[in-house]
Amino acid sequence: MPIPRPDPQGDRVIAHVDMDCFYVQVEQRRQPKLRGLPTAVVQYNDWKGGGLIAVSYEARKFGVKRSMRGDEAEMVCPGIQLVQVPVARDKADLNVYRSAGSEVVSILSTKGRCERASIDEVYLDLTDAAESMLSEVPPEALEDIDKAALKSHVLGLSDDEDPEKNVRGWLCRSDALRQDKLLACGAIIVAQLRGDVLKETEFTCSAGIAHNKMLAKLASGMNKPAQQTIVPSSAVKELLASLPVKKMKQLGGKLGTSLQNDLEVNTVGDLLKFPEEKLQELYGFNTGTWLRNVARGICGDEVKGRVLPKSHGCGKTFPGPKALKTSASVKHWLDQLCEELSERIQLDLDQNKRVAHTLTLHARAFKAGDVEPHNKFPSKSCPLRYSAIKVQEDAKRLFDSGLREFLGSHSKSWGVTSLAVSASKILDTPGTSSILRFFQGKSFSLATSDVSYDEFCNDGPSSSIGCQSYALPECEENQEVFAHEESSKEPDKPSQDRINDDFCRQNRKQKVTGSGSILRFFSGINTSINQASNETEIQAQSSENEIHEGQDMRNPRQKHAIDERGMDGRISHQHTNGSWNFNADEIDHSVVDELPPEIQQEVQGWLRSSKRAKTARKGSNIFHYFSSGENP
DNA sequence: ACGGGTGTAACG
DNA sequence: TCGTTACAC
Repeated sequence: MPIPRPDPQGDRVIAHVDMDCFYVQVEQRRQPKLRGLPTAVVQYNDWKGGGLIAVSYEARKFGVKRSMRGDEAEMVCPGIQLVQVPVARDKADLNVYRSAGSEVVSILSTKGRCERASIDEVYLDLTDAAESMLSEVPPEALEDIDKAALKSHVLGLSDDEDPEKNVRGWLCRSDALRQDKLLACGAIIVAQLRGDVLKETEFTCSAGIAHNKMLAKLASGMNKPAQQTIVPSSAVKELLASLPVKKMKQLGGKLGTSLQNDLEVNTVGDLLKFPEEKLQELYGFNTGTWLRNVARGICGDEVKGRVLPKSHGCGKTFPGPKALKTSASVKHWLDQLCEELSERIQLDLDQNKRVAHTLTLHARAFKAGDVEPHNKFPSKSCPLRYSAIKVQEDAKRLFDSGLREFLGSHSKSWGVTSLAVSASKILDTPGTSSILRFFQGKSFSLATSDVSYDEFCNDGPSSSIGCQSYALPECEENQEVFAHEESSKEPDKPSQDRINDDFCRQNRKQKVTGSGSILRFFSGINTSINQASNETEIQAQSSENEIHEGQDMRNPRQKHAIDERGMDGRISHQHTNGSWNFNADEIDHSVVDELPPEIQQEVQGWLRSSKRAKTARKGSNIFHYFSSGENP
């Protein structure tokens, strides 16, 4: 039963969680002897000791900074531990950090809508969870509060000799504003999540808890490492009054510099002096409105329920003398990059059943005698064909086409200083229930079962999830490949061909021969989907999504313009979250270990809770697994 | 000719 | 839609 909320938008509870020097923590977990030592992660140590990309807090005390060279770091911090980024295909390989990031997301996505903002940061919308807590077990009624929550920093709260007692007082105030009580609940939830992350991954993180993304992000960086900061509304004005504009997200670059140099706006508070119209005049309507809101701590950006990246890319630079000057060397490196990219999109397909539709090539280059080159190497894209060799061929063609355009009619010699390929327009493959997506992501070699694809899709209890046929819309070549593959049945094909099989499976009637116990787990859930979550709820969710799609066509700044001003802050629809509920009795606990890692931890946390009704909230991985059949 | 490799988003 | 530009970590 959804809890009615008078003003969902104004009272949202948003958290930003930021891993502390993440790459360093990943390396310290791999090599525990590095814990507590001044450490930095470095790539390419052949030139001046390599470039630092992450620095531990111990090393920061010595003045070691990102963007220093390894040599430089050793100067200011003798004995610093420099760990190299793994290398594959002669380029940096960030996979271990990506998967460590996924571990974290799978834990952080359990309590509300979760947006992966980068490899080591997420935003959470904890509004629903905080409201539930407030109505069921408000902090003021709580006997003992999580020690970690008591260590929160509360902006605007007067200092005290006993900070924990002080914070406890704030968290538990019975006469507090409802807004503040919600933040207090949010902070308790976040403290617990951070504890879960530490326990399950050994990583520490910091967090900000506020009423919007902007303030949450600002706060997460205020007390690091391994701490959290709460921003009550009452503290916003004072906070922003003295905050240098450059500290605000999006104002760290040219716009921030222009505010300083052209308007003498040095703090966010200084922005208040400028009428909205003036800012719109100077920076355009949308940016002007956005700035006006920033000055007031207003930010209506939603936390998007997205835990997976929207694109995959890989690239490499070839600085100075390393510039590539022959077609053959370009081909060599493009081949390396395309191989890595192919692996990653293949993994995305296997694990997440998502297909990338666009391949893009980026490059930077110079022409032999050019002093101040005034044309840039154009980026080019084309439909992405799923096989490593084709990606390589296509990337090369894109490069050649770009190069011709870059050179024009002149045939000077040239050099390429960077190459990158990326895969974007990634869509969920529809046409299969999430349960099947799970089975497709696993090997089918365990004990057989006589449950067929048909039964799962159409005849089984979950028929409302349904299945549709699927074909790539714009890439005919792929369909030919699939048609061809459909007739071939060799068991052990090279990996680049496996993807085609996957596509074929989705179009055929697939016999599922999964493990009996896993099947039992899902059968239980399957049954309870129908029992505990009714179809109208799912439908409501689905039509709500359509509204969202429409809105997402507008850019965020336009959204600010309309949401914050035109509608006077009354934005209500987006927080009526859909969720699926499961009865704890119907879940087979004994097979949790066999679940895919992305949802395993989430399910474990879920089973640990004492509630009988388990809820998979929109944005959580479990929800994702069980709802993606209705995605576009 | 070095902060490299990735990622998101606005804008024309 | 595509390609460029900006910004962030």
